[in-house]
Amino acid sequence: MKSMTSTSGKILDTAQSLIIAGGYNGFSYADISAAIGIRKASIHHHFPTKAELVTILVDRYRQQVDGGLNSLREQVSSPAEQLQAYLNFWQTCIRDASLPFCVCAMLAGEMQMLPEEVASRVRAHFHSLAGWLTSVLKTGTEQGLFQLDKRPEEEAQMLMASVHGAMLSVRAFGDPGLFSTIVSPQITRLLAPAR
Amino acid sequence: MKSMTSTSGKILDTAQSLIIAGGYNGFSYADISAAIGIRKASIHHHFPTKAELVTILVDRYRQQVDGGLNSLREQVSSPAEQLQAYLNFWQTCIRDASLPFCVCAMLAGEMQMLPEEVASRVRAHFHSLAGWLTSVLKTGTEQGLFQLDKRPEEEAQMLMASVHGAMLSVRAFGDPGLFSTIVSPQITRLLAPAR
DNA sequence: TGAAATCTACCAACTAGTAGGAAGGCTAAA
DNA sequence: TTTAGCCTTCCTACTAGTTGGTAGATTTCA
Repeated sequence: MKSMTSTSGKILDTAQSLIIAGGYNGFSYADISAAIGIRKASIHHHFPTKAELVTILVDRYRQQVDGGLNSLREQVSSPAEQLQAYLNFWQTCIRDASLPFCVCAMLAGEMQMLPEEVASRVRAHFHSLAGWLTSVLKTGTEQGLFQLDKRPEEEAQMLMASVHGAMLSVRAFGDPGLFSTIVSPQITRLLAPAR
Repeated sequence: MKSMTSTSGKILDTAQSLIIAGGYNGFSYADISAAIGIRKASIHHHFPTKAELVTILVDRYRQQVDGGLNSLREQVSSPAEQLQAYLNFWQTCIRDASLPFCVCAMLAGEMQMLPEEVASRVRAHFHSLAGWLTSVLKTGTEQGLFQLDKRPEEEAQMLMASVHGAMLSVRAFGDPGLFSTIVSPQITRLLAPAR
């Protein structure tokens, strides 16, 4: 995920891992400054205010996620495998600690204290992720791959909550293996309707 | 949940709702001071340091939760109803916004930056909640009420993640109704094994 | 009377943010 | 080809406000 070599890219990368660790109020310009060896004022040159910095950061994150999900739909034909690939992505990120938590899930917890410009983007991420999952579930059901108990929209919400809750449990217990323990049965359930 | 009239009780109540809104770094002594009309120094008289305040707050919360869960096991005979009552409790708290998020789930997100004394207690809460759910599921299975796909320990983790993820989704979408949309099917699934 | 609770008045460190200057690189005219 | 101007980046140095926390005096009340 971290590939930017430009200063603004490094600032965003650093801010992102700080947000993932402690949320919006869990980092300061001084933290970023210390992490990448640049003065605070230089960060303000690139991102005048904190709200602006996080807004752009969330925009970039959403773009990466949306891009990833869309190319997943293009490159993987089976909806079942698309879903599995999405979960494998997170499992890898959590296991190698490269992105141990969803940026927007982290920020969603602080929703009430977020600047409106950030909050609306977090909301948008939840909507588009729910949309992607819904459409994968729909297509998979049409193809006879899935058999759902509830409407695809609701099953998507259940799946999404499971993923976010699993991330939280991984943190609380300090056990990355918990992620698949929690999430895998949720797909199995969709795939094997008759037991 | 808020019943304390003593100053230290009011401090804890206020700190708790501030933590629920913005986590450990999302509140200050000044915030509490302003909320209950007392000077900052007076709060320090009751709780010398922030870490100590939150430690005691989490201890109190855990005591309330453990007490609630235990009395639920005593007063409600059927494990299925115990489980339902636990979920109803959260549904009510979320709907009337009296306790719209689990204190420990909130803090778990910031695990890495928490004072060790707080982090260990958050971890303990997750362990005891998982334990309670596990034992309810076990008893229910022995009584033929539940039919589990996985081991009770794993089903408990799945359920817990679902609850926490649902809380997050409620926040992100600003829709309290989502909680039961996400969580209810999880119990239905345990209750009605043959479909 | 004496302890607990609250107060005023501090403190050093940190917060986001600003002003203004120096250094480098790009372009365009001489 | 030089040079002037400009733009971007980064810097030092600063601000006002906030942070968690302390010292010590005053009030409240059993």
